[in-house]
Amino acid sequence: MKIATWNVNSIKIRVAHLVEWVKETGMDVVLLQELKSTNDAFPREPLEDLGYNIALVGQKTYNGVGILSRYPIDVEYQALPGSQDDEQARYIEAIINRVRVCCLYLPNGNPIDSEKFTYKLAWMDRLIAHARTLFAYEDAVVLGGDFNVCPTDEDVYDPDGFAGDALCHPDSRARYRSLCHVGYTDAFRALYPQHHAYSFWDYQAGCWNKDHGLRIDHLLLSPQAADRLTAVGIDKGPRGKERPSDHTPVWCELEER
DNA sequence: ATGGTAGGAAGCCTA
Repeated sequence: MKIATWNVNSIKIRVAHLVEWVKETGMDVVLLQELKSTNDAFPREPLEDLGYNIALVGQKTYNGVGILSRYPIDVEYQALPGSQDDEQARYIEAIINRVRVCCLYLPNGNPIDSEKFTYKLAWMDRLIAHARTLFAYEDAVVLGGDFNVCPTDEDVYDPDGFAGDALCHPDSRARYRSLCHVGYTDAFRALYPQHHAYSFWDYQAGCWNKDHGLRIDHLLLSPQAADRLTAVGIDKGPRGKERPSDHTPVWCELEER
């Protein structure tokens, strides 16, 4: 079972890239972030024609998450539990082929002296709490998405320059570690412990050409999922295309059980 | 070199 996460930065602009990529890779499940689309405006047909089921939590202009799956999708949550009044479309969770798949778009949090950063940290606290609840079920769980956190200095091209950024801030990293310490495994790091690799390159200042990137898109696995991990990758192909997203897909493969 | 680019919406905000 091949599962990917990809922040597409507008599904309307990127649908052709997405169609091409899933054809090329035969991905079974794709977690999507930054759709920037309402559910009604989502271009379903080209993906349904390829045999994908689609579950969406869309929103106009900003955010928006969704799941594509060759298997049936049983939606469990359409918002991250723990807040009554979170208006931002950043979370969808479903059971797919007996795996609990959680698609998240964690708040960016910049600038750090604003309410955006406190919102990010509070959102991470809710995520940790929910991840603990899920952990206790002892199911295969995949927490995947745009975490907007570089876990360590190995995951950013300029650690000193980003030291005060919300993506590398000690408070963001501490919460990311707490999430892992619940018992989740970073799929990429599990198989590539020493590897510099990025999943995001800013559009500005020629970052892509200079390989000035950050690794902020992650797949975190519960023990029951991690035990089935056979392969993981960051596919830089889509980032090099014409009019790309600023993120590229991260994927993993779980052995069928 | 304190900018730069991209997307969506409306004449700025988010990333």
